[in-house]
Formats: sequence, C-alpha cells, structure tokens
Amino acid sequence: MGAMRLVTWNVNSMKARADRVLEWMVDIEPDVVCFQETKMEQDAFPTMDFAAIGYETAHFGQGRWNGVAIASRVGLDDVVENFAAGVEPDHEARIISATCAGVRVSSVYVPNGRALDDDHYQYKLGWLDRLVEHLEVSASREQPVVVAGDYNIAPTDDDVFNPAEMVGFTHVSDAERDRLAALERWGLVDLFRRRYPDAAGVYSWWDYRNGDFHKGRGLRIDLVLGTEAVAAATTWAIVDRNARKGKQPSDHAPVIAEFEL
DNA sequence: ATGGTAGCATCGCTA
Repeated sequence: MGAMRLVTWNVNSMKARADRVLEWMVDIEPDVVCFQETKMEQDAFPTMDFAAIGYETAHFGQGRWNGVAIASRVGLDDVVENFAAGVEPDHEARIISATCAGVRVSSVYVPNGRALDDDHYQYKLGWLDRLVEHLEVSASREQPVVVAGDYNIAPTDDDVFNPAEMVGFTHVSDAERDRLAALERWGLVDLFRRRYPDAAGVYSWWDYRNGDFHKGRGLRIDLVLGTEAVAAATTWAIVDRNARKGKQPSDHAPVIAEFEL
C-alpha cells in the first residue's frame, strides 16, 4: 500500500493550537495524525479547517480535559470511541480508533498517575490493563496495528534526562514499565526505539517551567507502538523538536514514524 | 532565587 507517514502529538488544547497544528501539517504532509488533549467538546473540533487541507477527522471529546482525535488523508473508517465493546468503558475521553488505509490506528491519552500513592496512579495502571484487553478483543497482532499517543511512561532510563532524580516518581516506575511490557507481549513494538536502539537524549515532552526545553530536560513519553509488520517496515522516525519552539507551543513535540507496508 | 508555565475556567485544577 506504499509509505504511511504517521504522527502522534499531544497538542495541549486544539482550540489554542489549531492554527499551529494546521500549518505544521501542511508543511510535514503526514498521512495520519493521532492527537491527544484536544480539551474541547465533541462538536467543537475544527472539522472544516482540517477538511480544507485534505484531512478527514474523528474526535472523541469531553470538554475541558482529555480528548483524542485522528486525522487522516488516506481514509478513516470503522471509528470506535472509547475501548472496544466487551471492555469496561472509561469515564474519560482517552482512546479513539479508526482504520486508515488498512492500518488499525488508535490514538491514546494514558492517564497521568500524578504520584505513586495517588488514586490516579491506580487508575493509570488499570487503564493500561484495559488497553491490553482492548487489543485482545478488537485487534490482531498478525495485522498492521498502531497504538500511538501520550503514554505518560518513559520506557527506559535512556528516555529520561535525570533518571536518578526520578526514582520514586510516576512515569518511570516498575509497575508502569511492566504495563508497557504487557503491550509488547501482546505484540506491539516501540517503533522509534526499534529503529534507533542506541539513541539517547531524545525526548518528546518538556515541562513549560524552568526553561526545561532549552536545557534539554525532557522525557520520551509519546510513543508510536506498532505490530511487528509495522515495526519491520519502519524506515525512519523522529521527534520534531522544532514544533516545540516559537510562540505558544504545546509542551509536547510531535513524533513522526514512516513505514512502507 | 524556596519560585517558576500554560490552558481552562473561575476564586483552583490539571499537567
């Protein structure tokens, strides 16, 4: 089916970021984009603005917080909001799935655990357990499947600017990384890490505070996971740090992966 | 230097 250029980007409010996002997409020409943190009601999504540059969109929004969407210029079929039927639905808008040119694509916004002793940490772990259930009931590891989004987990210490200081905090705990391992056991592969096993200091999120971006203090928590067929076909992947620069950026940079199926 | 940013919404929460 040819090359597919797929992006995941936590935009931290589509309302505040739409102009930047649309301009970036015209420049980069992705085939599929998975968005997180649209932070708007379902019907507030700027559908026509995306249509004007050639993209169909599907949005699962809930208002002030969360919200996920998929934009595609290669087809957008069989849209499912929330987890697939058979899995306990989540009370927040954190996953949407669609089929784009034969690839089953999900955009996911994994809960932020806040702290290891916070109820939201248990919510995060349970949510990731349900993501595995979702794959078991709705996807096939033998098919091209991509689950891209803000995982709020740094897979290894190579994905963290200050691993020693992060001990005891969320995003790096064994339990969270065990959940990523469970996704790998199901059949998903971190496309960036597979392609660049030795890359260090590559991050996708930097706190707005303290000048962290300019000091290189970030985490790689935005991941494009794909089944083996996708991973083996991945020709390149990159974090577009340029999109974190300039006026009113999101605190996340987009992650691009291209694969030739 | 014991703070700091950003978005949404409203007198605080979330990240």
